[in-house]
Amino acid sequence: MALSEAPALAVSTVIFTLRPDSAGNMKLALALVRRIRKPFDGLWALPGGPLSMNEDLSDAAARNLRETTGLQPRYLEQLYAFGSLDRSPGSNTKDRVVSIVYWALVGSDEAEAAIDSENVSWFWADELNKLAFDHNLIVEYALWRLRNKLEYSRLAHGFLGERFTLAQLREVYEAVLGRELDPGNFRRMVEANGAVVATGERLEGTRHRPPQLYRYDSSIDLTDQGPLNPNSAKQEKKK
Amino acid sequence: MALSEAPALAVSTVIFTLRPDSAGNMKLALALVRRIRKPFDGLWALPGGPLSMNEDLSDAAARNLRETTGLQPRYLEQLYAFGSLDRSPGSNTKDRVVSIVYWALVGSDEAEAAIDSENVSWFWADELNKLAFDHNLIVEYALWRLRNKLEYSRLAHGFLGERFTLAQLREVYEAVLGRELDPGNFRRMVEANGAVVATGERLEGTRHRPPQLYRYDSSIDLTDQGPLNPNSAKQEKKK
DNA sequence: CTAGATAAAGTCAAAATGACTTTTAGAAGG
DNA sequence: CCTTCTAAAAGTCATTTTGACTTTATCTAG
Repeated sequence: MALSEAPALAVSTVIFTLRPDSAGNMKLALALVRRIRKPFDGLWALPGGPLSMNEDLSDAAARNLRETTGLQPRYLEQLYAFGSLDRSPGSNTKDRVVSIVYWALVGSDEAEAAIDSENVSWFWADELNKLAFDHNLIVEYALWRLRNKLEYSRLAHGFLGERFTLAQLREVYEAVLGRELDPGNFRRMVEANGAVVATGERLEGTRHRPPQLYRYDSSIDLTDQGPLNPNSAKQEKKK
Repeated sequence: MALSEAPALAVSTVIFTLRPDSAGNMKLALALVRRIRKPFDGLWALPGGPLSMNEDLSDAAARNLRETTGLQPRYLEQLYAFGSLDRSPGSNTKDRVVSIVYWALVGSDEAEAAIDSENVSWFWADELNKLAFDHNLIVEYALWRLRNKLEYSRLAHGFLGERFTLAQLREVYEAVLGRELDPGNFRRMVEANGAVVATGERLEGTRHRPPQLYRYDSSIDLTDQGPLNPNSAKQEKKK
């Protein structure tokens, strides 16, 4: 059938986390690797590589993630397949690569421990320079999806630990959306949504009234991908 | 580099249209082709084929559409890349195919004229039997996306002609969503949205008060794909 | 001129949203 | 033990949005 006369297939991953900036505020960051080869040598790029013959697409993305940061994804979703003819300008048509891109969330607590070397580093999502290939566009789209999905799913969990306060949850929303939210209205929204439940425990040791600790209701999906959900057996509409 | 030791790449397309059923009500339909080869021989499947070396992904999808129905898409969007190892059960790993699937809308006026032969036919979207490969899942996901997108974009335009009445527009929504909508509230919603403008003309020849003809405001995007929009130069938030 | 039909406009209560205010429960320090 | 600081948690209120429904307008057909 198709011999070598077919575009190559690669899988790349946009890896998001939240990290505190110098002022201590959580900001959205993503992991990039420095290219050490011909096209765009020296520029930063999304982690990725060719798809193995017997490897699922999402497994390949998780492998990207593990090999780049040493971490497991808290959330992993396919973003888009990029396959324009001019993705690698100046290159021969024979070198054409179609990239299936995933995006992932890793916990902000774990992210610090992850490798941060000469050639692998975290970058603030809103302060990126020119990246290799069409990776600026890819990141832009991943950011757009992240911000959109956050609003109608329990995606924020991907950045948090098992238990968290509403203030921490709100901080995630504020960092991703890039704007402040009213604490009272945020509480009302979260409680009405029902995806989060109080544990009865409190976070002690603050210099103010100790906040309630919450956790996500595990019976509710992390995000709604419709029929593609891993546990798509029972499909539930939100009342 | 990667020799023949790589999964093959194919592009398939879920082609939607609206057609009147025997009672004259518009219902959602999709185009399928009958397989005439070994895996799943005789079953119906989504139109598709291998990706050419110098063909854009969306061009390949549009070619699927043209070769299958003879039509141009009114709307075309990438759906998902399907690449599980078990997509073609019983087959050798060497035969692995990763399918990048698009979904398209074609006008209901044109759809009737399109070919409808022994091996190419329209099927009601809600009455499908077992399809080849994982195509049932793909169609389910495409339906889910269509229904979701309809609610916050001017997608319905893909089924309609240049000018249309609000009743026709509402009929599209009702057919896709599968439920009736209140005419008054629908009018209010559409007018508030602002994507549709009155032409000043009326549709005459009805046996009742002649309805206003509307058209889509062409300065507003057909749908919001964020940074991936074809005309992503100017990004506008809805007020 | 009347009947039939749908367009188009209007009404109204309930629910959701955004901007605020008030009260509560701890820590820290005199 | 009393005051202060701080954020949690609860409450208020006007505006906007939504869903269900009613009324009026305007055409064709007979």
